[in-house]
Amino acid sequence: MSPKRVDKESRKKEILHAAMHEMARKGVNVVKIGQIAAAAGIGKGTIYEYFSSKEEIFGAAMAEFLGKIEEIQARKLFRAVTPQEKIKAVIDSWVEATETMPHDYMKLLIDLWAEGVRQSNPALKQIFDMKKLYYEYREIVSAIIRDGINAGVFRDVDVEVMSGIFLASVDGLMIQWLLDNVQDARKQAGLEVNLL
Amino acid sequence: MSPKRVDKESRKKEILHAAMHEMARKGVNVVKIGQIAAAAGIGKGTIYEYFSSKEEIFGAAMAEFLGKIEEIQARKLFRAVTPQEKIKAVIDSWVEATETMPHDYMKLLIDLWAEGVRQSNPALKQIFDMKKLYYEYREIVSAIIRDGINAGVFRDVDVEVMSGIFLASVDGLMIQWLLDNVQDARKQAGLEVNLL
Amino acid sequence: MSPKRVDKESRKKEILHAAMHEMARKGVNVVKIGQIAAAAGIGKGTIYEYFSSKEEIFGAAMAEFLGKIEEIQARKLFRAVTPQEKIKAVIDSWVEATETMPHDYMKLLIDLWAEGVRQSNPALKQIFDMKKLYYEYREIVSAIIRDGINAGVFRDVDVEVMSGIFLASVDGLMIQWLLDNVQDARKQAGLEVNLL
Amino acid sequence: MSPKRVDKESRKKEILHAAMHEMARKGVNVVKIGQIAAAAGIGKGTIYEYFSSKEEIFGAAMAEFLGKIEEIQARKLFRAVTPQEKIKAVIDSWVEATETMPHDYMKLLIDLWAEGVRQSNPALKQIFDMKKLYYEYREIVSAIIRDGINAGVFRDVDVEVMSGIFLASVDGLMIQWLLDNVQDARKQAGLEVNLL
DNA sequence: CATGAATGAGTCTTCATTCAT
DNA sequence: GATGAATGAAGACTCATTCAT
Repeated sequence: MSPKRVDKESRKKEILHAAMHEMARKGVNVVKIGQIAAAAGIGKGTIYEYFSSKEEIFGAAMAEFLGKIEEIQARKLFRAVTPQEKIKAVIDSWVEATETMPHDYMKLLIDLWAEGVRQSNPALKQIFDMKKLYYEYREIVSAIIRDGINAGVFRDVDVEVMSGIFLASVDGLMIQWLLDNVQDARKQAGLEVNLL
Repeated sequence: MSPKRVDKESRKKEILHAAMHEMARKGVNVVKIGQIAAAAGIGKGTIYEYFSSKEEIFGAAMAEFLGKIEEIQARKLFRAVTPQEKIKAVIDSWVEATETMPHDYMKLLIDLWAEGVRQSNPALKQIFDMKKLYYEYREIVSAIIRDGINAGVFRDVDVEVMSGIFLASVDGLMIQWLLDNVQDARKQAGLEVNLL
Repeated sequence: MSPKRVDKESRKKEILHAAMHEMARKGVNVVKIGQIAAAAGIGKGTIYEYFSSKEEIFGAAMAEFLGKIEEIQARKLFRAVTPQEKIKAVIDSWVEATETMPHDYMKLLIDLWAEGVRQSNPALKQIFDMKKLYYEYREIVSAIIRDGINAGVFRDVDVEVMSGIFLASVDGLMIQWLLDNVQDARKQAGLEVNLL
Repeated sequence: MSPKRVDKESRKKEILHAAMHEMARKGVNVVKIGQIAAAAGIGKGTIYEYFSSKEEIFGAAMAEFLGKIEEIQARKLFRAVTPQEKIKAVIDSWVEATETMPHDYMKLLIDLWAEGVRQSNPALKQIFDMKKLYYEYREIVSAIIRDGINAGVFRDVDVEVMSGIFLASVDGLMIQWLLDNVQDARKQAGLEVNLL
């Protein structure tokens, strides 16, 4: 009656995490299905019981990664009240991401950018549009900054441009952190708030 | 005096530029040797008269790209005198890079970061070390900021951290620009200086 | 008396018929075990409780198919007395086969011929030898024709050759009928008798 | 200046013939690309310099086979004048095909029928439609028979049905010949004409 | 020098078969 | 008995690299 062993859904997650780990380490375009299978401790063919193609795994991995980031983001922002707290929340989300997520996962950011810039994977375009994602992200930050300026707690700068720069510095620090993770993320985060 | 038509060296440069163009457009691990040859208007086999492997082309392309950036950088910095002018020069170098270099070339930044983060190419490690490169870059900027603070023209911030953030914002803006090149680079550059 | 629900033997037949249906539709070397299982309404693994391999299923399916044809043949011939009736019986057997057997089943003829011509399946060679089968079949028809000629009801032709041609026309009409089943089998069957 | 060795077109033909040979021997659905390459005396990858997929090879092989048959047919029919000669020409075409074509090639008939009956290969449907092919073929024979009847040299039979039977016997004899090539094709051919 | 035809190692993917439940 | 999750051998196809011309 119960010829199964593991729950299909949890096994799929296991594979996905193994995939994310390997993709992050080697790069999305470099990782081999066999490596993902090995990392997941299963046979090569088993992968295809859960995903129909390498491309699908990539899409799922990226979606999962983005989801995790957004989840942290949402949680942090939920608790924030003042503009300063909200800006701090945005930064802290990334600090938490680097600190709580398996370290390698953050390297997926690089592939996310690569995908966004080249859009080589038509299937991924369906799932998420980096350009749009960044646009929305800037909108969120712009709103916070605008509130801050109106409340007189932030300097009176060009909101649109400033939100871009603010997010840019976050991304850029991620690059530096990925290249050399000795950077003191918390310290920089603290200073970043002062930009405003 | 002129042995054939083009000399070895200039032909090599032609191939290199074709390679940079194709690598930038498709991505380093996606581009095929045949595509580079086609873009260079030569036969596939001819590539191997000038480069010994795909890996070597990548290394050469990255070196050439970095060289171009550094060349612009050096030229701009050479003319700058005051700390403000120097900081402006750093930013302007990137603005000029995006404006004068064949647009696609800038996408190589993504592969440069990917290579730095994953160091999958052992040969590239010999040629340049992204971690070290960023370290040196931060040193340069740190020195400028330090001068500016001592001269009383910049705010008194943690120099090490600030230089990181400054460079981060430059990189991050490049990402946004690559994703959606409607960003007004000059305008943002102007604001960025005010961070200090 | 009834151990479970269906006894082993009838379940095996069910699987066999599902296999014949799928093999006929898709072709013996194209059909997948999973498709047979699905068509039989059972699990993939269950197939192996009744057959030891795909090859064995093929053999059993072919044997079953041939058996059905021969059964019709035998029944028809049993009732026939005169040479004309007997020749008619041979033809009518095929007409009945096309009309009473699940239509797709007749497509197995193609695979039967393919198997006979190529003998790619060593196991099938044991079960039946197409070459020998046709030889025996021609013998039967030859005997009928010979009787007919002796009885003065058939034209005086080369018996061996004529039986080959007679059976050939039956097979050939099956091909046409399989390609485009609008052929009026009964009508042609009537004419065919006149060949003799 | 001339970096090639063999003429592209003739090499393609070589591969095609090797493919036809192997496909005929093992069956279209069974033959492996590696076997075709081995039979052609070239590397596996080379196949793909001339054909873009296995499917394409199949299509080309079938087209080539059909072309050869039709060529013989056309040549024979061209010389025939009277209805008797024409009918003889149709039969002789097949006799010549079995005698002059590499023996195995004729086995492709089986796959042609299989393809026609199942139409599993959508690409092949574009190239040739067996149903239509047979329809046209019957039309040709019907016209000959009709002429023969009008000329009083053939028996007055149902033309449509008779042409079907006539072609059927040709196909059927091919099957017998493929199963056991000791059949005396010429002898049977002679008798077949007498059917009319 | 330049070439592109030839190649096979390496990849993704399929699927018959096994076996733990 | 029945099942379907797991598997790896096998196959189509790609592509960096070689080399005869």
